[in-house]
Amino acid sequence: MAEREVDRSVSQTVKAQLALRDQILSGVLRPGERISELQAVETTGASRTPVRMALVRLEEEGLLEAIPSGGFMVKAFSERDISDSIELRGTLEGLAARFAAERGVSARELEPLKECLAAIDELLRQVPISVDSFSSYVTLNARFHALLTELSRSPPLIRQIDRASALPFASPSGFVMAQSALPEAQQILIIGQEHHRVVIDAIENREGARAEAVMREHARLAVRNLRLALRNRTHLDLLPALALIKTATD
Amino acid sequence: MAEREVDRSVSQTVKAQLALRDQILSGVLRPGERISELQAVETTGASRTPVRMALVRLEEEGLLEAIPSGGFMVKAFSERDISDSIELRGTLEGLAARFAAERGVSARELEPLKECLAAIDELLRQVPISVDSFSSYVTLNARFHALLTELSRSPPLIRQIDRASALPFASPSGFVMAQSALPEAQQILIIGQEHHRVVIDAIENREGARAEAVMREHARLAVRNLRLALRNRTHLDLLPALALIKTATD
DNA sequence: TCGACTGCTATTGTATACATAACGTATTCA
DNA sequence: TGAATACGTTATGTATACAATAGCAGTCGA
Repeated sequence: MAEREVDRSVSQTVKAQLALRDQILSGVLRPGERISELQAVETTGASRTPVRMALVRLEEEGLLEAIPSGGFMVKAFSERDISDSIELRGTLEGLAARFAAERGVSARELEPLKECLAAIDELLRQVPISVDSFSSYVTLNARFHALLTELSRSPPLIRQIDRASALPFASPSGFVMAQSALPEAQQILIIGQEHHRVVIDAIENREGARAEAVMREHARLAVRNLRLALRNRTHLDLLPALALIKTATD
Repeated sequence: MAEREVDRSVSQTVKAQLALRDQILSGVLRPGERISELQAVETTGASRTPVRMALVRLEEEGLLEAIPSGGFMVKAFSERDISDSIELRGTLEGLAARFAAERGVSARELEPLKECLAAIDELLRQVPISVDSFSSYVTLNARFHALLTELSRSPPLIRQIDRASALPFASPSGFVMAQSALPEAQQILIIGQEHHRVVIDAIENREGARAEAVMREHARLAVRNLRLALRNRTHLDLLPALALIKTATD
Protein backbone atom coordinates (compact mmCIF):
# COMPACT_ATOMS: atom_id res chain seq x y z
CA MET A 1 0.00 0.00 0.00
CA ALA A 2 1.18 3.53 -0.70
CA GLU A 3 2.47 5.60 2.15
CA ARG A 4 -0.17 7.63 3.90
CA GLU A 5 0.39 11.31 3.22
CA VAL A 6 -1.08 13.13 6.19
CA ASP A 7 -2.25 16.71 5.71
CA ARG A 8 -2.38 18.24 9.14
CA SER A 9 -3.86 21.56 8.07
CA VAL A 10 -7.44 20.26 8.27
CA SER A 11 -8.86 17.37 10.21
CA GLN A 12 -9.05 14.06 8.44
CA THR A 13 -12.78 13.95 9.07
CA VAL A 14 -13.35 17.25 7.29
CA LYS A 15 -11.02 16.29 4.49
CA ALA A 16 -12.87 13.02 3.95
CA GLN A 17 -16.24 14.76 4.08
CA LEU A 18 -15.23 17.31 1.47
CA ALA A 19 -13.70 14.69 -0.78
CA LEU A 20 -16.73 12.42 -0.60
CA ARG A 21 -19.18 15.26 -1.14
CA ASP A 22 -17.21 16.28 -4.17
CA GLN A 23 -17.33 12.75 -5.54
CA ILE A 24 -21.09 12.66 -5.06
CA LEU A 25 -21.82 16.07 -6.54
CA SER A 26 -19.46 15.59 -9.46
CA GLY A 27 -21.19 12.35 -10.34
CA VAL A 28 -18.21 10.07 -9.76
CA LEU A 29 -20.49 8.19 -7.39
CA ARG A 30 -23.83 7.57 -9.05
CA PRO A 31 -27.20 7.94 -7.27
CA GLY A 32 -28.22 4.64 -5.72
CA GLU A 33 -24.67 3.40 -5.69
CA ARG A 34 -23.38 1.86 -2.51
CA ILE A 35 -20.40 3.60 -0.95
CA SER A 36 -17.71 1.20 0.14
CA GLU A 37 -15.83 2.33 3.21
CA LEU A 38 -12.68 0.68 2.00
CA GLN A 39 -12.90 2.41 -1.34
CA ALA A 40 -13.58 5.74 0.38
CA VAL A 41 -10.52 5.18 2.55
CA GLU A 42 -8.42 4.75 -0.57
CA THR A 43 -9.81 7.75 -2.48
CA THR A 44 -9.81 10.17 0.46
CA GLY A 45 -6.54 9.18 2.11
CA ALA A 46 -8.09 9.18 5.57
CA SER A 47 -8.49 6.06 7.66
CA ARG A 48 -11.75 4.31 8.44
CA THR A 49 -12.67 6.20 11.59
CA PRO A 50 -12.77 9.69 10.05
CA VAL A 51 -14.31 8.25 6.89
CA ARG A 52 -17.14 6.81 8.93
CA MET A 53 -17.65 10.11 10.71
CA ALA A 54 -17.81 11.83 7.34
CA LEU A 55 -20.35 9.28 6.09
CA VAL A 56 -22.57 9.87 9.11
CA ARG A 57 -22.39 13.63 8.55
CA LEU A 58 -23.19 13.29 4.86
CA GLU A 59 -26.15 11.12 5.72
CA GLU A 60 -27.45 13.79 8.08
CA GLU A 61 -26.80 16.33 5.36
CA GLY A 62 -29.11 14.37 3.09
CA LEU A 63 -26.64 13.32 0.43
CA LEU A 64 -26.41 9.73 1.63
CA GLU A 65 -28.91 7.19 2.78
CA ALA A 66 -28.28 4.44 5.32
CA ILE A 67 -28.76 0.90 4.01
CA PRO A 68 -30.66 -1.20 6.57
CA SER A 69 -28.24 -4.10 6.32
CA GLY A 70 -25.35 -1.68 6.87
CA GLY A 71 -23.39 0.92 5.01
CA PHE A 72 -24.51 3.89 2.95
CA MET A 73 -25.63 4.63 -0.57
CA VAL A 74 -25.82 7.84 -2.58
CA LYS A 75 -29.30 9.25 -2.30
CA ALA A 76 -31.33 9.57 -5.47
CA PHE A 77 -33.78 12.42 -5.94
CA SER A 78 -36.82 12.70 -8.14
CA GLU A 79 -37.58 15.89 -9.98
CA ARG A 80 -40.36 16.56 -7.51
CA ASP A 81 -37.99 16.07 -4.57
CA ILE A 82 -35.88 18.80 -6.05
CA SER A 83 -38.67 21.29 -6.65
CA ASP A 84 -40.08 20.56 -3.20
CA SER A 85 -36.69 21.27 -1.68
CA ILE A 86 -36.55 24.61 -3.39
CA GLU A 87 -40.05 25.54 -2.30
CA LEU A 88 -39.18 24.38 1.19
CA ARG A 89 -36.21 26.68 1.29
CA GLY A 90 -38.30 29.53 -0.04
CA THR A 91 -40.79 28.97 2.74
CA LEU A 92 -38.08 29.08 5.37
CA GLU A 93 -36.51 32.17 3.84
CA GLY A 94 -39.96 33.71 3.82
CA LEU A 95 -40.21 33.12 7.55
CA ALA A 96 -36.74 34.62 7.99
CA ALA A 97 -37.80 37.72 6.07
CA ARG A 98 -40.95 37.95 8.18
CA PHE A 99 -38.97 37.68 11.40
CA ALA A 100 -36.58 40.37 10.18
CA ALA A 101 -39.45 42.69 9.31
CA GLU A 102 -41.43 42.08 12.48
CA ARG A 103 -38.48 42.28 14.82
CA GLY A 104 -37.02 45.34 13.20
CA VAL A 105 -33.67 45.82 11.55
CA SER A 106 -31.44 48.86 11.90
CA ALA A 107 -30.28 50.81 8.87
CA ARG A 108 -26.75 49.71 9.64
CA GLU A 109 -27.70 46.04 9.48
CA LEU A 110 -29.45 46.58 6.18
CA GLU A 111 -26.41 48.25 4.66
CA PRO A 112 -24.61 45.10 3.45
CA LEU A 113 -27.82 43.88 1.83
CA LYS A 114 -28.18 47.12 -0.07
CA GLU A 115 -24.56 47.00 -1.19
CA CYS A 116 -25.17 43.51 -2.47
CA LEU A 117 -28.27 44.68 -4.28
CA ALA A 118 -26.41 47.57 -5.91
CA ALA A 119 -23.57 45.28 -7.00
CA ILE A 120 -26.03 42.94 -8.66
CA ASP A 121 -27.76 45.88 -10.35
CA GLU A 122 -24.40 46.86 -11.77
CA LEU A 123 -23.85 43.39 -13.19
CA LEU A 124 -27.30 43.16 -14.71
CA ARG A 125 -26.76 46.37 -16.63
CA GLN A 126 -24.71 44.37 -19.13
CA VAL A 127 -26.73 42.87 -21.98
CA PRO A 128 -25.97 40.10 -22.52
CA ILE A 129 -24.26 39.32 -19.27
CA SER A 130 -20.70 37.97 -19.57
CA VAL A 131 -19.66 34.62 -18.19
CA ASP A 132 -17.47 36.27 -15.56
CA SER A 133 -20.24 38.57 -14.47
CA PHE A 134 -22.59 35.64 -14.25
CA SER A 135 -20.25 33.87 -11.90
CA SER A 136 -20.02 37.06 -9.81
CA TYR A 137 -23.79 37.11 -9.82
CA VAL A 138 -23.92 33.60 -8.38
CA THR A 139 -21.61 34.63 -5.55
CA LEU A 140 -23.45 37.88 -4.81
CA ASN A 141 -26.82 36.18 -4.89
CA ALA A 142 -25.66 33.55 -2.42
CA ARG A 143 -24.34 36.34 -0.22
CA PHE A 144 -27.63 38.21 -0.41
CA HIS A 145 -29.59 35.15 0.67
CA ALA A 146 -27.15 34.41 3.50
CA LEU A 147 -27.35 37.98 4.79
CA LEU A 148 -31.12 37.95 4.61
CA THR A 149 -31.24 34.72 6.58
CA GLU A 150 -29.01 36.27 9.24
CA LEU A 151 -31.39 39.20 9.62
CA SER A 152 -33.97 36.90 11.16
CA ARG A 153 -31.68 36.71 14.21
CA SER A 154 -33.14 33.28 14.87
CA PRO A 155 -30.43 30.64 15.30
CA PRO A 156 -32.87 27.70 14.96
CA LEU A 157 -34.22 29.11 11.72
CA ILE A 158 -30.79 29.95 10.33
CA ARG A 159 -29.67 26.45 11.13
CA GLN A 160 -32.65 24.92 9.38
CA ILE A 161 -32.15 27.07 6.29
CA ASP A 162 -28.53 26.03 6.15
CA ARG A 163 -29.55 22.41 6.19
CA ALA A 164 -32.18 22.99 3.55
CA SER A 165 -29.46 24.55 1.40
CA ALA A 166 -27.10 21.62 1.81
CA LEU A 167 -28.57 19.96 -1.25
CA PRO A 168 -26.82 21.64 -4.15
CA PHE A 169 -29.91 22.18 -6.24
CA ALA A 170 -31.67 23.81 -3.29
CA SER A 171 -28.87 26.27 -2.63
CA PRO A 172 -29.17 29.78 -4.03
CA SER A 173 -26.18 29.20 -6.28
CA GLY A 174 -27.56 25.90 -7.44
CA PHE A 175 -30.83 27.08 -8.76
CA VAL A 176 -29.40 30.21 -10.27
CA MET A 177 -27.04 28.05 -12.25
CA ALA A 178 -29.88 25.84 -13.30
CA GLN A 179 -31.86 28.81 -14.51
CA SER A 180 -28.93 30.03 -16.55
CA ALA A 181 -29.54 27.15 -18.90
CA LEU A 182 -32.67 28.90 -20.12
CA PRO A 183 -32.68 31.27 -23.09
CA GLU A 184 -34.58 33.88 -21.09
CA ALA A 185 -31.99 33.65 -18.29
CA GLN A 186 -31.26 37.35 -18.15
CA GLN A 187 -34.91 38.27 -17.85
CA ILE A 188 -35.24 35.78 -15.00
CA LEU A 189 -32.30 37.28 -13.15
CA ILE A 190 -33.89 40.72 -13.48
CA ILE A 191 -37.16 39.50 -12.00
CA GLY A 192 -35.25 37.83 -9.18
CA GLN A 193 -33.44 41.07 -8.48
CA GLU A 194 -36.81 42.81 -8.29
CA HIS A 195 -37.81 40.34 -5.58
CA HIS A 196 -34.64 41.19 -3.71
CA ARG A 197 -35.50 44.85 -3.91
CA VAL A 198 -39.04 44.29 -2.66
CA VAL A 199 -38.01 42.17 0.30
CA ILE A 200 -35.59 44.82 1.52
CA ASP A 201 -38.27 47.46 1.13
CA ALA A 202 -40.77 45.35 3.04
CA ILE A 203 -38.31 44.72 5.85
CA GLU A 204 -37.50 48.42 6.09
CA ASN A 205 -41.19 49.23 6.36
CA ARG A 206 -41.75 46.37 8.79
CA GLU A 207 -44.28 44.68 6.54
CA GLY A 208 -43.79 41.06 7.62
CA ALA A 209 -46.47 39.54 5.43
CA ARG A 210 -45.20 41.25 2.30
CA ALA A 211 -41.59 40.29 3.02
CA GLU A 212 -42.61 36.68 3.47
CA ALA A 213 -44.79 36.59 0.39
CA VAL A 214 -42.12 37.89 -1.94
CA MET A 215 -39.55 35.35 -0.80
CA ARG A 216 -42.02 32.55 -1.41
CA GLU A 217 -42.78 33.91 -4.82
CA HIS A 218 -39.04 34.09 -5.42
CA ALA A 219 -38.78 30.36 -4.75
CA ARG A 220 -41.84 29.49 -6.82
CA LEU A 221 -40.26 31.30 -9.73
CA ALA A 222 -37.13 29.25 -9.23
CA VAL A 223 -39.17 26.06 -9.22
CA ARG A 224 -40.90 26.94 -12.48
CA ASN A 225 -37.63 27.80 -14.12
CA LEU A 226 -35.87 24.71 -12.89
CA ARG A 227 -38.65 22.64 -14.43
CA LEU A 228 -38.14 24.40 -17.73
CA ALA A 229 -34.39 24.03 -17.50
CA LEU A 230 -34.72 20.30 -16.91
CA ARG A 231 -36.90 20.04 -20.03
CA ASN A 232 -34.53 21.64 -22.49
CA ARG A 233 -31.24 20.49 -21.11
CA THR A 234 -29.01 22.85 -22.93
CA HIS A 235 -26.26 23.49 -20.42
CA LEU A 236 -26.16 20.21 -18.63
CA ASP A 237 -22.89 20.99 -16.92
CA LEU A 238 -24.50 23.94 -15.16
CA LEU A 239 -27.19 21.84 -13.53
CA PRO A 240 -25.92 20.64 -10.16
CA ALA A 241 -29.17 18.80 -9.72
CA LEU A 242 -28.46 16.36 -12.48
CA ALA A 243 -25.81 14.38 -10.63
CA LEU A 244 -28.42 13.46 -8.05
CA ILE A 245 -31.53 12.82 -10.10
CA LYS A 246 -32.94 9.34 -10.13
CA THR A 247 -31.95 7.57 -13.29
CA ALA A 248 -34.05 4.55 -12.46
CA THR A 249 -37.40 4.05 -14.19
CA ASP A 250 -39.04 3.90 -10.75
CA MET B 1 -13.24 -1.87 35.28
CA ALA B 2 -16.59 -3.61 35.17
CA GLU B 3 -17.13 -6.24 32.57
CA ARG B 4 -18.63 -4.94 29.38
CA GLU B 5 -22.14 -6.22 29.07
CA VAL B 6 -22.89 -6.34 25.36
CA ASP B 7 -26.49 -6.11 24.29
CA ARG B 8 -26.62 -7.44 20.77
CA SER B 9 -30.28 -6.65 20.14
CA VAL B 10 -29.51 -3.08 19.05
CA SER B 11 -26.35 -1.58 17.69
CA GLN B 12 -23.99 0.01 20.16
CA THR B 13 -24.26 3.27 18.25
CA VAL B 14 -28.01 3.43 18.66
CA LYS B 15 -27.78 2.38 22.28
CA ALA B 16 -25.27 5.14 22.99
CA GLN B 17 -27.35 7.69 21.13
CA LEU B 18 -30.48 6.85 23.09
CA ALA B 19 -28.66 6.82 26.40
CA LEU B 20 -26.99 10.16 25.78
CA ARG B 21 -30.16 11.78 24.53
CA ASP B 22 -31.90 10.58 27.64
CA GLN B 23 -29.19 12.06 29.83
CA ILE B 24 -29.51 15.39 28.05
CA LEU B 25 -33.30 15.58 28.10
CA SER B 26 -33.56 14.39 31.68
CA GLY B 27 -31.19 17.12 32.75
CA VAL B 28 -28.40 14.84 33.99
CA LEU B 29 -26.17 16.74 31.60
CA ARG B 30 -26.71 20.47 32.01
CA PRO B 31 -26.92 22.92 29.11
CA GLY B 32 -23.50 24.33 28.31
CA GLU B 33 -21.79 21.39 29.95
CA ARG B 34 -19.03 19.69 28.04
CA ILE B 35 -19.59 16.02 27.28
CA SER B 36 -16.57 13.90 28.00
CA GLU B 37 -16.20 10.97 25.67
CA LEU B 38 -14.64 8.89 28.38
CA GLN B 39 -17.49 9.60 30.75
CA ALA B 40 -20.00 8.83 28.01
CA VAL B 41 -18.23 5.53 27.39
CA GLU B 42 -18.68 4.63 31.05
CA THR B 43 -22.33 5.65 31.32
CA THR B 44 -23.48 4.13 28.04
CA GLY B 45 -21.47 0.93 28.07
CA ALA B 46 -20.43 1.31 24.45
CA SER B 47 -16.87 1.91 23.38
CA ARG B 48 -15.48 5.14 22.00
CA THR B 49 -16.19 4.57 18.33
CA PRO B 50 -19.98 4.16 18.64
CA VAL B 51 -20.06 6.89 21.27
CA ARG B 52 -18.41 9.28 18.86
CA MET B 53 -20.87 8.31 16.12
CA ALA B 54 -23.70 8.98 18.53
CA LEU B 55 -22.23 12.37 19.44
CA VAL B 56 -22.02 13.37 15.79
CA ARG B 57 -25.63 12.34 15.26
CA LEU B 58 -26.80 14.24 18.33
CA GLU B 59 -24.95 17.29 17.10
CA GLU B 60 -26.74 17.05 13.77
CA GLU B 61 -29.97 16.58 15.70
CA GLY B 62 -29.35 19.89 17.39
CA LEU B 63 -28.97 18.70 20.96
CA LEU B 64 -25.19 19.12 21.02
CA GLU B 65 -22.83 21.75 19.79
CA ALA B 66 -19.29 21.15 18.59
CA ILE B 67 -16.59 22.93 20.56
CA PRO B 68 -14.01 24.50 18.21
CA SER B 69 -11.10 23.13 20.15
CA GLY B 70 -12.64 19.67 20.06
CA GLY B 71 -15.40 17.71 21.71
CA PHE B 72 -19.05 18.55 22.24
CA MET B 73 -21.19 20.42 24.71
CA VAL B 74 -24.90 20.31 25.50
CA LYS B 75 -26.64 23.04 23.56
CA ALA B 76 -28.41 25.74 25.53
CA PHE B 77 -31.57 27.36 24.22
CA SER B 78 -33.10 30.71 24.96
CA GLU B 79 -36.83 31.09 25.38
CA ARG B 80 -36.94 32.74 21.98
CA ASP B 81 -35.05 29.83 20.40
CA ILE B 82 -37.79 27.59 21.68
CA SER B 83 -40.70 29.66 20.45
CA ASP B 84 -38.97 30.14 17.11
CA SER B 85 -38.54 26.39 16.80
CA ILE B 86 -42.23 25.86 17.38
CA GLU B 87 -43.20 28.50 14.86
CA LEU B 88 -40.72 26.99 12.44
CA ARG B 89 -42.32 23.62 12.77
CA GLY B 90 -45.75 25.14 12.33
CA THR B 91 -44.60 26.77 9.12
CA LEU B 92 -43.30 23.46 7.79
CA GLU B 93 -46.48 21.66 8.79
CA GLY B 94 -48.41 24.41 7.08
CA LEU B 95 -46.52 23.71 3.89
CA ALA B 96 -47.23 20.00 4.33
CA ALA B 97 -50.93 20.68 4.71
CA ARG B 98 -50.85 22.90 1.63
CA PHE B 99 -49.11 20.21 -0.40
CA ALA B 100 -51.66 17.65 0.75
CA ALA B 101 -54.54 19.91 -0.21
CA GLU B 102 -53.11 20.97 -3.57
CA ARG B 103 -51.97 17.53 -4.61
CA GLY B 104 -55.14 15.82 -3.54
CA VAL B 105 -55.71 13.11 -0.98
CA SER B 106 -58.03 10.16 -1.36
CA ALA B 107 -60.76 9.45 1.16
CA ARG B 108 -58.94 6.27 2.09
CA GLU B 109 -55.78 8.19 2.99
CA LEU B 110 -57.76 10.62 5.10
CA GLU B 111 -59.41 7.83 7.05
CA PRO B 112 -56.69 7.37 9.72
CA LEU B 113 -56.65 11.12 10.33
CA LYS B 114 -60.39 11.15 10.91
CA GLU B 115 -60.16 8.20 13.26
CA CYS B 116 -57.53 10.07 15.20
CA LEU B 117 -59.73 13.12 15.31
CA ALA B 118 -62.70 11.12 16.57
CA ALA B 119 -60.60 9.46 19.25
CA ILE B 120 -59.42 12.83 20.51
CA ASP B 121 -63.01 14.12 20.49
CA GLU B 122 -63.93 11.20 22.69
CA LEU B 123 -61.18 12.06 25.18
CA LEU B 124 -62.07 15.73 25.31
CA ARG B 125 -65.64 14.94 26.24
CA GLN B 126 -64.42 14.33 29.78
CA VAL B 127 -64.41 17.41 31.98
CA PRO B 128 -61.95 17.64 33.55
CA ILE B 129 -59.77 15.30 31.57
CA SER B 130 -58.11 12.49 33.54
CA VAL B 131 -54.37 12.03 33.70
CA ASP B 132 -54.60 8.79 31.72
CA SER B 133 -56.70 10.42 29.05
CA PHE B 134 -54.30 13.27 28.86
CA SER B 135 -51.43 10.92 28.17
CA SER B 136 -53.56 9.23 25.48
CA TYR B 137 -54.17 12.68 24.07
CA VAL B 138 -50.44 13.33 23.80
CA THR B 139 -49.98 10.10 21.84
CA LEU B 140 -52.95 10.68 19.56
CA ASN B 141 -51.94 14.25 18.89
CA ALA B 142 -48.43 13.18 17.91
CA ARG B 143 -49.98 10.57 15.64
CA PHE B 144 -52.24 13.14 14.03
CA HIS B 145 -49.35 15.43 13.27
CA ALA B 146 -47.24 12.58 11.89
CA LEU B 147 -50.08 11.42 9.63
CA LEU B 148 -50.69 14.93 8.40
CA THR B 149 -47.01 15.33 7.57
CA GLU B 150 -47.11 12.09 5.60
CA LEU B 151 -50.01 13.36 3.52
CA SER B 152 -47.72 15.89 1.88
CA ARG B 153 -46.07 12.96 0.10
CA SER B 154 -42.90 15.01 -0.02
CA PRO B 155 -39.91 13.12 1.38
CA PRO B 156 -37.72 16.23 1.65
CA LEU B 157 -40.41 18.07 3.58
CA ILE B 158 -41.16 15.09 5.82
CA ARG B 159 -37.48 14.77 6.56
CA GLN B 160 -37.19 18.42 7.45
CA ILE B 161 -40.22 18.31 9.73
CA ASP B 162 -38.77 15.30 11.50
CA ARG B 163 -35.59 17.22 12.15
CA ALA B 164 -37.52 20.24 13.34
CA SER B 165 -39.32 17.95 15.78
CA ALA B 166 -36.13 16.47 17.16
CA LEU B 167 -35.97 19.15 19.80
CA PRO B 168 -38.33 17.95 22.50
CA PHE B 169 -40.04 21.26 23.05
CA ALA B 170 -40.71 21.57 19.33
CA SER B 171 -42.33 18.15 19.02
CA PRO B 172 -46.11 17.88 19.12
CA SER B 173 -45.95 15.96 22.39
CA GLY B 174 -43.58 18.47 23.86
CA PHE B 175 -45.65 21.51 23.49
CA VAL B 176 -48.86 19.82 24.41
CA MET B 177 -47.24 18.80 27.67
CA ALA B 178 -46.05 22.33 28.22
CA GLN B 179 -49.52 23.69 27.67
CA SER B 180 -50.96 21.27 30.18
CA ALA B 181 -49.29 23.28 32.89
CA LEU B 182 -51.79 26.06 32.30
CA PRO B 183 -55.07 26.33 34.19
CA GLU B 184 -57.00 26.79 30.96
CA ALA B 185 -55.37 23.64 29.52
CA GLN B 186 -58.60 21.91 28.57
CA GLN B 187 -59.87 24.94 26.70
CA ILE B 188 -56.57 25.07 24.80
CA LEU B 189 -56.83 21.43 23.82
CA ILE B 190 -60.33 22.04 22.51
CA ILE B 191 -59.16 24.96 20.36
CA GLY B 192 -56.30 22.82 19.07
CA GLN B 193 -58.73 20.08 18.16
CA GLU B 194 -60.75 22.64 16.24
CA HIS B 195 -57.65 23.43 14.22
CA HIS B 196 -57.24 19.75 13.48
CA ARG B 197 -60.81 19.59 12.25
CA VAL B 198 -60.37 22.62 10.01
CA VAL B 199 -57.17 21.38 8.42
CA ILE B 200 -58.80 18.09 7.45
CA ASP B 201 -61.76 19.93 6.02
CA ALA B 202 -59.49 22.24 4.04
CA ILE B 203 -57.50 19.32 2.66
CA GLU B 204 -60.68 17.52 1.67
CA ASN B 205 -61.86 20.60 -0.18
CA ARG B 206 -58.43 21.18 -1.68
CA GLU B 207 -58.10 24.61 -0.13
CA GLY B 208 -54.33 24.82 0.16
CA ALA B 209 -54.13 28.33 1.54
CA ARG B 210 -56.67 27.62 4.27
CA ALA B 211 -54.98 24.36 5.24
CA GLU B 212 -51.66 26.13 5.54
CA ALA B 213 -53.05 29.08 7.48
CA VAL B 214 -54.70 26.96 10.13
CA MET B 215 -51.55 24.96 10.82
CA ARG B 216 -49.58 28.14 11.26
CA GLU B 217 -52.22 29.48 13.60
CA HIS B 218 -52.04 26.18 15.45
CA ALA B 219 -48.34 26.76 16.07
CA ARG B 220 -48.78 30.39 17.02
CA LEU B 221 -51.28 29.32 19.64
CA ALA B 222 -48.73 26.86 20.96
CA VAL B 223 -46.10 29.58 21.14
CA ARG B 224 -48.39 31.87 23.10
CA ASN B 225 -49.29 29.14 25.53
CA LEU B 226 -45.73 27.99 25.98
CA ARG B 227 -44.82 31.54 26.93
CA LEU B 228 -47.59 31.58 29.50
CA ALA B 229 -46.59 28.18 30.81
CA LEU B 230 -43.01 29.31 31.25
CA ARG B 231 -44.26 32.29 33.25
CA ASN B 232 -46.29 30.43 35.83
CA ARG B 233 -44.23 27.31 36.16
CA THR B 234 -46.76 25.15 37.85
CA HIS B 235 -45.97 21.73 36.49
CA LEU B 236 -42.27 22.00 35.92
CA ASP B 237 -41.87 18.29 35.41
CA LEU B 238 -44.19 18.46 32.40
CA LEU B 239 -42.07 20.99 30.57
CA PRO B 240 -39.54 19.18 28.42
CA ALA B 241 -38.14 22.53 27.38
CA LEU B 242 -36.80 23.31 30.80
CA ALA B 243 -33.91 20.89 30.71
CA LEU B 244 -32.50 22.75 27.75
CA ILE B 245 -33.13 26.38 28.61
CA LYS B 246 -30.15 28.61 29.16
CA THR B 247 -29.55 29.10 32.85
CA ALA B 248 -26.74 31.57 32.25
CA THR B 249 -27.36 35.28 32.65
CA ASP B 250 -26.21 35.62 29.04
C1' DT C 1 3.77 40.25 42.96
C1' DC C 2 2.71 39.53 38.35
C1' DG C 3 3.63 37.57 34.05
C1' DA C 4 5.53 34.38 30.98
C1' DC C 5 7.42 30.08 29.69
C1' DT C 6 7.91 25.20 30.08
C1' DG C 7 6.48 20.74 31.11
C1' DC C 8 2.90 17.58 32.35
C1' DT C 9 -1.63 15.65 32.13
C1' DA C 10 -5.91 14.78 30.30
C1' DT C 11 -8.82 14.41 26.36
C1' DT C 12 -9.69 14.31 21.69
C1' DG C 13 -8.33 12.77 16.86
C1' DT C 14 -6.64 8.94 14.16
C1' DA C 15 -5.32 4.37 12.89
C1' DT C 16 -5.81 -0.38 12.98
C1' DA C 17 -6.89 -4.92 14.70
C1' DC C 18 -10.59 -7.97 15.71
C1' DA C 19 -15.49 -9.75 15.57
C1' DT C 20 -19.54 -10.50 13.32
C1' DA C 21 -22.91 -10.54 9.94
C1' DA C 22 -24.33 -10.72 5.15
C1' DC C 23 -23.89 -12.05 0.57
C1' DG C 24 -22.37 -14.91 -3.11
C1' DT C 25 -20.96 -19.26 -4.90
C1' DA C 26 -20.46 -23.95 -5.22
C1' DT C 27 -21.88 -28.45 -4.28
C1' DT C 28 -25.09 -31.89 -3.26
C1' DC C 29 -29.48 -33.95 -3.03
C1' DA C 30 -34.08 -34.49 -4.62
C1' DT D 1 -32.11 -29.44 -13.62
C1' DG D 2 -33.38 -26.73 -9.87
C1' DA D 3 -33.32 -25.56 -5.24
C1' DA D 4 -31.37 -25.43 -0.78
C1' DT D 5 -27.69 -25.46 2.35
C1' DA D 6 -23.13 -24.75 3.78
C1' DC D 7 -18.91 -22.58 3.48
C1' DG D 8 -15.95 -18.89 2.36
C1' DT D 9 -15.06 -14.22 1.46
C1' DT D 10 -15.85 -9.48 2.01
C1' DA D 11 -17.55 -5.54 4.32
C1' DT D 12 -19.33 -3.33 8.21
C1' DG D 13 -19.58 -2.78 13.41
C1' DT D 14 -16.80 -2.46 17.51
C1' DA D 15 -12.89 -2.06 20.48
C1' DT D 16 -8.59 -0.39 21.64
C1' DA D 17 -3.96 1.32 21.00
C1' DC D 18 -1.33 5.26 19.63
C1' DA D 19 -0.52 10.21 18.49
C1' DA D 20 -1.10 14.93 19.04
C1' DT D 21 -2.96 18.95 20.93
C1' DA D 22 -4.93 21.97 24.25
C1' DG D 23 -5.33 23.39 28.84
C1' DC D 24 -3.44 23.90 33.34
C1' DA D 25 -0.20 24.39 36.83
C1' DG D 26 4.11 25.35 38.71
C1' DT D 27 8.29 27.67 38.71
C1' DC D 28 11.49 31.10 37.49
C1' DG D 29 12.63 35.67 36.33
C1' DA D 30 11.82 40.54 36.14
